[in-house]
Amino acid sequence: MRANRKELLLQVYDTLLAALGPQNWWPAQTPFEVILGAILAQNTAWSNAAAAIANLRRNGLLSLASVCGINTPQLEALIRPSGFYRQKSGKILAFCRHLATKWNGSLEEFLALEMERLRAELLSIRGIGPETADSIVLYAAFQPSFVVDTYTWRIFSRHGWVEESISYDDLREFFMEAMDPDVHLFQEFRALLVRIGHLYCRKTPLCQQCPLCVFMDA
DNA sequence: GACCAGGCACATC
DNA sequence: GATGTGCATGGT
Repeated sequence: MRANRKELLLQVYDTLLAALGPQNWWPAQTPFEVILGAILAQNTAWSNAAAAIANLRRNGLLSLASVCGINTPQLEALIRPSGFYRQKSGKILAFCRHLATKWNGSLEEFLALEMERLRAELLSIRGIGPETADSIVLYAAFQPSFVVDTYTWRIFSRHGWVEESISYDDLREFFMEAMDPDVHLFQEFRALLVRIGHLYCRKTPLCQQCPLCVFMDA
C-alpha cells in the first residue's frame, strides 16, 4: 500500500515537474523574510503579500531587530496591502517577541531545533497554524516537513487519492510516510502543487485538461 | 459586484 | 470533533 502510494506521489511529482518546470521556491532572500512572507501570505494572493514585503524592504524592516523596534500602527500601515493587516501585525510582533524572550533574538538557534520540536514550538505561537509552521520549517529552517495547503487537499481529494474529510495532519502524514525526507523534493513538490492549483484547480470538480487530469486519470 | 487568494483563532453545538 | 464566523486587501 505504501509502495503504491510512493509510486503515485512520485508520478504526480514527475508529471508536474515535466509540465511546469522547477518553481524554485521560496522567493525570499533570508529565513526571516520567509517567515514574514509565510504570515503575510495567509489566505491571501501572493502578489498582495509581496506588496507588503516590498513596503517593509523599502523601510529597512526585514530584520528581526528592526521589526522589534516598530510600533503597531506603523507596521499595520506597511503591511496593509496583504489584507487582515490588524491580525497579521499582531502575529508578526508575537513571533518577534517570542524569539526575543525565549531565544535571545537568535533565529539561527531556534531554526536549528530538531524538526518536530521546532514545529511544535512554532505552533505554540499565536497566529502560526500548521501550514505556516510547516512552511517555516521547510523554507526557512530547510528541514523536511511537508507543507499541506488548500490546493494539496483539493487536488488529492478530487482525484480520489485521499478522503475529502482528511485532516491537515493526516494529509501531511500521507506524504511524509511514503516519501524520503528530502528538503528539495518537498520544497518543489509543494510549489508545483500550488502552481498547478493556481492555474487549473479552482471551483470546478476536476478540470480534465491540466497535466494531472490528462496523464494521471487517462 | 461576486468570487477568490500559498489560514488562523475562537465560539458554539 | 465538526462546523460556522470574522478578519481585509487587491486582482479577475
